[in-house]
This record gives sequence, C-alpha cells and structure tokens, in this order.
Amino acid sequence: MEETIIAQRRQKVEALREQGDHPHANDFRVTHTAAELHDLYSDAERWTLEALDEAAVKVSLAGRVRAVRRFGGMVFLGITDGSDVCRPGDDTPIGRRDFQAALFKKVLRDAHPQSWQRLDLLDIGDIVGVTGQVMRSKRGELSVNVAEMRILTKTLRPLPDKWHGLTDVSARYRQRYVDLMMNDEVRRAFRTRSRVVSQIRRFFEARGYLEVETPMLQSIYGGAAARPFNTHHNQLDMPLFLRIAPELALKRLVVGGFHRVFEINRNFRNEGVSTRHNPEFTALEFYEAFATYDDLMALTEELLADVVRAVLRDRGESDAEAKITYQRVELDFTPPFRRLPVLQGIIEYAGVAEADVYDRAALTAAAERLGAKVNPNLPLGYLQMEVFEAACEEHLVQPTFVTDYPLDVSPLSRKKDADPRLVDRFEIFVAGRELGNAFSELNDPDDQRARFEAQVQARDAGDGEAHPMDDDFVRALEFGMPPTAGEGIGIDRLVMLLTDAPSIRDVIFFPLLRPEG
RNA sequence: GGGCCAUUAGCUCAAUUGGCAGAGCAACGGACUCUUAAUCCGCAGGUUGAAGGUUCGAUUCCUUCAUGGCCCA
Repeated sequence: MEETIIAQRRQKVEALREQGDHPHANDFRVTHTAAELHDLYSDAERWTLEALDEAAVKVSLAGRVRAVRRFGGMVFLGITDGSDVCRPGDDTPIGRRDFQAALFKKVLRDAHPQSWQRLDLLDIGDIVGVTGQVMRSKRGELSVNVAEMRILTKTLRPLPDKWHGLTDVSARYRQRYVDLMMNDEVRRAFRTRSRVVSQIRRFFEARGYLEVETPMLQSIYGGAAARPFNTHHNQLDMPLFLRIAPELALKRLVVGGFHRVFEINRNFRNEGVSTRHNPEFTALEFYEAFATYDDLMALTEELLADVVRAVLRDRGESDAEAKITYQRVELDFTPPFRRLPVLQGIIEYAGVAEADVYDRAALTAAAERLGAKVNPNLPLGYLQMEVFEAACEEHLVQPTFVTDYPLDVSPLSRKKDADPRLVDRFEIFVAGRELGNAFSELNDPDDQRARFEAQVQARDAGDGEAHPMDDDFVRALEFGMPPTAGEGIGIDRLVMLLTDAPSIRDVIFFPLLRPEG
C-alpha cells in the first residue's frame, strides 16, 4: 500500500512536470510569515471581514499543507510554516505558525485557472506557496483568498493520521522529522531547549564570561568519573578519546589568564542508555577565578531562577515566581536552595549514627541494607557515596546543594581547610537527580599529582571510571592557577525539568538508538 | 545483565476458547461555495516484526531472535 501511494505521487510529480510546474521549485518568495499575518490582522474588531475587503492587502505565504477541506466550488487549506520560533530581535512568545488559504473556483477562473487545476495534484504534506488577498472567512478565520497557488515541493510519502499523529516511540525518534511535523508539543520542547541555551549565554556574557570551545578529541581524557569512547586518527596513527568533560582544558585557559570562561558543548560517556542517560549529552561548564564553591552556589541559584523565569515568559506565563511543575510535582527555584552536607545526609536518610560516618563496618552494613554495591578495596569515600546515593538522592526533590564531598571521590577539588578528608564541592540535585557538580578547584600541583596517583590506584582496585594521570595538567598548575571555582550543569537534564519530559530522549533530537532492523 | 509488556493496512487501533484478519483517518472514484478531525456515497489496501515448532487449522499456544517501552540491578 505504501508503495502504491508513493507510485501515485510519483505520477503526480510527472503530471506537474508535464504541465510546466517544477515539482521542487525554489523561486517562490514570501511577503509574510503566518505569525506576521496573525500579528497584523488577527484583531477582529479592527480587521472585520469588510475592513479586510476594503484594504485589499496582497500577501504571499508558503508552508506545508496539513489539512485539505474540499467543498466542490471552494477549498480550504490548512498550512503551517516555521514562524512560531521567534520574532526577530524580540523575546515575546509567538503562538501560531498556521494559516488558512481559501481557494474559490470562481475567483481562480478569472485570476489563475491553473491554480485550480493544481488542486487535483495536491496532497496533504506538500509544500505550497499562495498569493492572494487577506480575508476573513464567514466563521471568522483569518485566511488568504488565493489568487495563485503553486506546489513548491511535491511529497512522495503520506503523513500520519492528522488526529492521532505519530505515537510509536521508536518511529518518533528514528523519523524525528515526522515527529516534529505532527507533534506540536515536541516542537515546543525543542524551542524551550534553544531558549534555555540562549538564556544561559546571556547570563554569563552579562557577567563578563568568555564563551570558549575546547577539544572533543583528546589523547588523554579526564575531568569526570566515566569511561570514554575510543577512536583513532588515521594519518597520525594515534589513539584518541572523545572527551568525557572539558574541565581540564578550561582550567588550562584559567591558567592562561582567561579568568571567566564558559563552554556549552557535547560530552561523550561510554555508559548505558536510560531515561536519564544518553551517551552524548550537552553540558555547560564554567570557571571563575577568585571565586569559591560558595560563590558558585549563589551564582547557580541566580542562573537557574533566571532560566526558569525566561522559560515561563517564553510560554507566555507569569515569571513572578520561579516555579515549574515536573511530573506533577511543583519545583521552586526561588533562592536560597537547601544545603545538605553529604555526611549529614547519610545520618539523616541512611540511619547511620553520627559517630559512624567514617566507620567502614557501619557504612558497609548500611550499604548492604540499602542494596548498594560495595567494593572493599576502594577508599572509604567511595563507600560513603554509595550509601548517600542509595539513601538520599530520591529525597532531594526541591533544588538542593549537596555539599562537602569525600576527598576520595573528588580528585580535582580543593581540600576543605577545616577538614582535609572532605573537599569544597557541591552537587545540585533537583527532582531526585544530579543536575550539576561544582567545586573550588584544586590548584596545588603537588596535591593534584598525588590525587591523580590515588586515582590510578583506584583504577587498579576496580574503579573503571577512575581518572588517568595527566602530566601536562599538573605542569599547567605548576605555572600557577589563580584560586578558582568551576561548575558543570547538564543541559539535557535541565531542559527535561523545564519541559516536563520524563525521558532525556524527549529533549535530544536524535537520541542514540540501535540501527533500524 | 534480569523481569514484565508491546510489535496487525501509510497512521491510530480491534479481532470471543485456536476457526473466513476488521474499523477510523490517509489514499483512490464521486457529491458538495465557509470548513477547523468538515460531511455524505463508493472503492481498494495485509508476508499479523523475523525464523522455527505444536495443530486438520496459529494474529491467538510454545521456542529463539530483532526493535522499542516500563521496572529492577
């Protein structure tokens, strides 16, 4: 059947050619977008049926035909273009990108008879261009009274059911172009994603940060606890890794004198796929010299509240409160956010006595009770974090800074002056998930080398995500890095919160899938 | 990695105990000059995800595989 439909449409392509119409024309020029048309003429008080008639405004618009309603002597086309994205130079939201074209046999007989003929070759899904006068239908719908209609792009494949759309999850991801045509809420989510990134840029640029780009292809990876993807440079015959984080490159820039930098770019981690993980994902990382992780908590509060408000405005909602709903739970991003030290979380949620937070036996018992896996060969900090993750994370629904991580699991963070077993580090959690990770940066080169060495040992003890040695990074620190604080925030997860998306795949255009059968 | 569920027409979904594979939309033919999922009449469309097995007979039961989803680790 599908083959039949495509064959029928190929015949229509031929018929178009035979009557002198290019089935993939590119010489049509629009005067207005659908959004502009509605902006200008949707005021029904001013632009009555008669007023529009009198004004006799001639316009040209183009877009994809989403609906055809035929009435013998007249035809309505529902057409969409791409104009709901944004108004040039303006933040205010745009509602519509659809418009209606009305074709009257009587009008076209005088104006352009061929346009009426073309309706025989028109299918839902085709891209058309229409020129005509702005009018209002008897039911009040702003429309173009078409004087000429052209099929600009003839389509071969049928669109899904207009009412039910495309719901098959696999098909939606594999043919995202169809998903985007059919499902407005998908389109809306990706618009929000774009707004989030753009708002973050504005936020940092307004604070004197420089946006930079650092390598994706690295001969030594680092900056996070994760397994990398391996690749290879043919001509240099050299193994390379796709980066797991830009951290070490960005800190080299701080050493070099760029004291406020940020990067929004892709990271690659060779890990499983789930509703919260895609092997490639987008992260914001930023570094500020002469700041501490305390400063970054304040900055993060500002940033998230700012982004939440921008998204609310974008949707045409009130931004008076920085509140959003995620999976039926209201999340309040009004500063200040809750602070919870890791060890206090273990006491509070895992039922470990305050005296036992450094007791391996007590922690092991807690971990086993919670069903967490324990590797007795790894340092105590790993165990503390296993207990924390198993017991605490699900409780961290409202934005929460989890602070003061164990040194063992934080090879790049500055030791706490008051307690060298811990570091000046926080992670921000929202809706039970890690959203960001930040710390006062370790800038003592000798300490850094020792931490790398400890990581190499941890790798030998079974931590496959342990950090490899990076001699050049230590050398950079030997040139002196100013006291600095840095942070990474997962953009995809942030966008999930802001679009109420249950899966990370809903905010990534082309999530990783197995090859199609 | 484990468990459960799904896969039927281009799309969205039915099909009784294992007994002739169906509907709506789209397509195709026709009627209709104001529709908003238009309506009405007619017509056509299938390797039931793949391979194997049980059976007189399999969309249905069994096995394996593929893809996807949810939950767990």
